[in-house]
Amino acid sequence: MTGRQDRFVHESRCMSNIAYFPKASALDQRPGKRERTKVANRQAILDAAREVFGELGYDAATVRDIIRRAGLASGTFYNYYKSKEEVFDALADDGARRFRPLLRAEVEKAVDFQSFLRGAITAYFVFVATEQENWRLNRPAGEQIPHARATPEIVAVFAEVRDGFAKVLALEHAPAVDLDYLTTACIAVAREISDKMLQRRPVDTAGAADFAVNLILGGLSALPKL
Amino acid sequence: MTGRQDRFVHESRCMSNIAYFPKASALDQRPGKRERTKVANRQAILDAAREVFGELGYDAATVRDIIRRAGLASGTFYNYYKSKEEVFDALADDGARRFRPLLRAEVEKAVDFQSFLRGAITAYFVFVATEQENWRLNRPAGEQIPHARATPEIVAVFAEVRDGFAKVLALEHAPAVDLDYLTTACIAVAREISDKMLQRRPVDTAGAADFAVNLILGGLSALPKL
DNA sequence: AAGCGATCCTGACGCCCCGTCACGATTTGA
DNA sequence: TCAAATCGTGACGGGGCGTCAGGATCGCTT
Repeated sequence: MTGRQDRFVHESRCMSNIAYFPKASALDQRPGKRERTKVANRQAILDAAREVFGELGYDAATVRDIIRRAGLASGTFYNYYKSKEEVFDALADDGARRFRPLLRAEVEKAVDFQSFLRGAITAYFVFVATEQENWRLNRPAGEQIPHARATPEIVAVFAEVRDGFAKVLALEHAPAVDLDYLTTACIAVAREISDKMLQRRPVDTAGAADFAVNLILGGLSALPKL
Repeated sequence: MTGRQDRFVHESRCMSNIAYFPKASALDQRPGKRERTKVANRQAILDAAREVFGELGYDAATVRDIIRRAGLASGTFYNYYKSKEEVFDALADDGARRFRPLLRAEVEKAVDFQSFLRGAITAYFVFVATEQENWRLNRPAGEQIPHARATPEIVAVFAEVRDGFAKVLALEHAPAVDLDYLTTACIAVAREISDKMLQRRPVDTAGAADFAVNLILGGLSALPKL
């Protein structure tokens, strides 16, 4: 069989726009079918990729595993992404996009370094723990998940953290420090500690956050005592 | 052409064992030719892999690129390693193996947390900078180099760091802290800061080490002022 | 409504890389 | 010197990759 069979997935978008276009039927299709299938397909591929990466592991997964799971033909994949790597990046980008508002909120309400750091780290740890739960990533023991590349949203998160630091340090009239190193170090600590945190049972976001925050704030001597 | 052509590489091992076996000729071949070609081939593949990874980048490199560069037939590769990934691991393992004595020296001469941390971090940063220089890894801008897996030597390094911390903390009668988190965080900081350090010109190992050490020792307030 | 151009989904195809294996050259030990 | 063990060799089958011509569907114009 060939040609288009309308096997695109779901139609999950909000119904709220019915209100804005009262003349349209209940199955209103505002942006035109073409546009909608495009969005749906792109999303279907992303969802399929999440599942496949979770089940097979990143390395073992093939483009065809993903596209088959999405219920599309192999050629269609390349209308949306150039490679498995690009899908992975899109997934990471998506995560960063969803995390960014939380981070931005922390930046905005930040009044000093300590509160900002604690807020941001806690937000991140909770976010990561939730993500992990939602689509349970059962990495097959020792599975190599590539380091997230510098996608636009990830770069934006990095910049947001940096800006947050700049803001609170200015508020406190703190002496200038190497902001780049500081941002790098804090993100490194957050990433690795959150990784370890997820491997422990039960997952203790508060404890991990305490550790990370205190280390960065006061160094070794400020660490939580056991 | 088929069969063995004795195209194995060099013959670099030390001449010192001539002394131990006076009856042998100058071109003494102690452990038997078979054993020697085996060692030479394994090393040739490793060296070729370093070059190829450096030139093509890890992702683009193929097993055949490596084995061709080593001057061997494709099938021979699989007598030594199972895959490109395994070669990479061997390379990482080799790095860890060469770094470990330096680290152990720091552990042994350590008398307090501060001196140990400073010694270990400095040793690591210098080591990394030297490696980078020697076989210049010109990662093609944004090239993804996979995170090193937990090879035996890498695990050993991790353990060594942990032991070092345990030792100096005990010497100082310091209150117990979460050693696992502490080790993880310190290694994370060292890794990421050293990465950033290598991207800056000129490469300033001392400055980077100062930053990392002070952050971990005293937190934000102890950071070097600019 | 009917036709037409644009869009894009489809699956087959050729390419390249992978890992294996039968073969034979070489080494080892007897 | 010879037989057995070792292991380098390159051809081969398998499979994933990315492309592309063909055709179905959409959206717009008349």
